[in-house]
Amino acid sequence: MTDADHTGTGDPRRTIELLWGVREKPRRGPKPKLTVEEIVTASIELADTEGISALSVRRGAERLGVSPMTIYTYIPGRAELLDLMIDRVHGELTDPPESHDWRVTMTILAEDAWEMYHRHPWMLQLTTGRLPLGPHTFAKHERELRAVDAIGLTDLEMDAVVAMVNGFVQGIARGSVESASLVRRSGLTDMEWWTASAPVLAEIPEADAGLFPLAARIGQAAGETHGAASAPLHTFRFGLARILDGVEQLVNGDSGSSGVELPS
Amino acid sequence: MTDADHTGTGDPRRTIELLWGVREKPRRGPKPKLTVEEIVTASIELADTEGISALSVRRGAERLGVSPMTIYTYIPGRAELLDLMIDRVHGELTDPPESHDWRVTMTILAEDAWEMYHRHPWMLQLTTGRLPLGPHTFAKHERELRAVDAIGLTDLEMDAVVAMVNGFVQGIARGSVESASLVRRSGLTDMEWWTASAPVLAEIPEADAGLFPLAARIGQAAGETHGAASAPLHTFRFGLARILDGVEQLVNGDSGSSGVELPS
DNA sequence: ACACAACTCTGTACACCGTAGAGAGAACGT
DNA sequence: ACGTTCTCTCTACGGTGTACAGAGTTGTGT
Repeated sequence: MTDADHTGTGDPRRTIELLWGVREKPRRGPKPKLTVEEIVTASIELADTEGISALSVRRGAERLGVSPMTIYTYIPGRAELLDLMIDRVHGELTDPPESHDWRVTMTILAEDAWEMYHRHPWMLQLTTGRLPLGPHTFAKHERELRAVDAIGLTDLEMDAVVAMVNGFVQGIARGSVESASLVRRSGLTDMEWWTASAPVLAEIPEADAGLFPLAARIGQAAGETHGAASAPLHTFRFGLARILDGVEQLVNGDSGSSGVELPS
Repeated sequence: MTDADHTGTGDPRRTIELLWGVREKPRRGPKPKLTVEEIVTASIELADTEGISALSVRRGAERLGVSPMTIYTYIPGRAELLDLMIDRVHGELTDPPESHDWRVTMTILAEDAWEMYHRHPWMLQLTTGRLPLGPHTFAKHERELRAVDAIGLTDLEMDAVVAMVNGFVQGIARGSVESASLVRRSGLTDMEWWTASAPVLAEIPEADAGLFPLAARIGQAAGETHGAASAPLHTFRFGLARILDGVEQLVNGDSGSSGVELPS
């Protein structure tokens, strides 16, 4: 039981009730010490500061001052807890200001998501696959569709554009977040790690730099400009602009040689 | 110790020597039962069939018919093993046929990577952050840069285009792979899962479908067309074509309103 | 021929994980 | 007052990566 098994496991009814905050009024027993909200809050804090792998039921319970098994009084299991965390964090995202320019709206949404993933890196490990059917997750999707509504795309194109931008943001954010986390964990910046590794590589006769001339040239250029082996924020903004350029072509109906067909 | 802590841990010299297959000729002791290659092969098979979380040192050793600690004779630890697995799999990728059209080359490379991620889903959990400094990983990077060499981009633009496409492919592939894996694990297709969940949602008064009109409409349209809640392959090909359109504009120097500036 | 160094392999141990199951204690309806 | 229902806790199981100590095997130097 590691990460990655969250939504799609467990009783859907119970999960959905938890996501939408439906209480079925228990009256009899002793007063609960905790609420589901407190558990979710504590779990998010733990995941933010120490990573998703440090978020164990035991650690969460310890932080809340109860024994591990107490958590299971409130939540069926770890999978449901992760769903609740995801939906809670999606609630941090808000509607962008009105704009007549869909590119501006899309850019703001993408930048908001980018920042959200950096506040909560563990989201990138959980938001693949089926998303929880919670209110804030629905709202996020609706908001994204609204940004490309009535700009001249078909329903299917709207769907594809939103999915494509989300996939892109997640793909690049993952690299960014992982790189930052490695710096924290290893105490070495990308640059320091590279300058520590390069001499070792140079000792290996098979690893002749002449074999990879472009990688050497471009790596050098990128390193000098960005002061790092990779510049995720730059890649993110550059790539997003390219993607929106491509979407704009589609909207304008002059999408170029988009029909590259493969032999397969 | 879960996943995600691979490269950047451990002694770089030993790791690099393993990656490049440098043997320093030990002669004295008993003949080794195993080779590093065998361990990597068995580990990849295990990760392919049962997922990266099932790939434990114990399971790998069991499959090879040795005791768990024997593995540590060949490899310093799990982190190094993961690096070796990554580089090995990168070696499955080959040079595309020569083409005068960089779009064709880029598309082939992206499709190859797409398929590779589907053969080895665990790669998506490991290839964020620092990549191993192995021969096949270098070759992959060089190949990608060659695809956009001398088409009219600056060094920095080449770097950004390659990073952007890689991030995009990984982002979409992750959703695709995770969705397929959920179908296998839960025994429910996305469609079945949704039709099981929808009635439960309908019972929650707060979850009024009228609150999310676009999501409802587009979800319906996508479902009818693709027969599924999401169509990752379609998103991948559609998105890649948009991205390449955007890059082509950049090459042609008529990149549109790429300069969206944010208040931040 | 023989001792020894170098090497492979293994058993045990530790501190973690998610959670099943049983049961103790508290608060309410009757 | 009593029984029901609920919260909370304890113990236990099978899993993880790997540190450490030691047993067994082989090639080398004398």
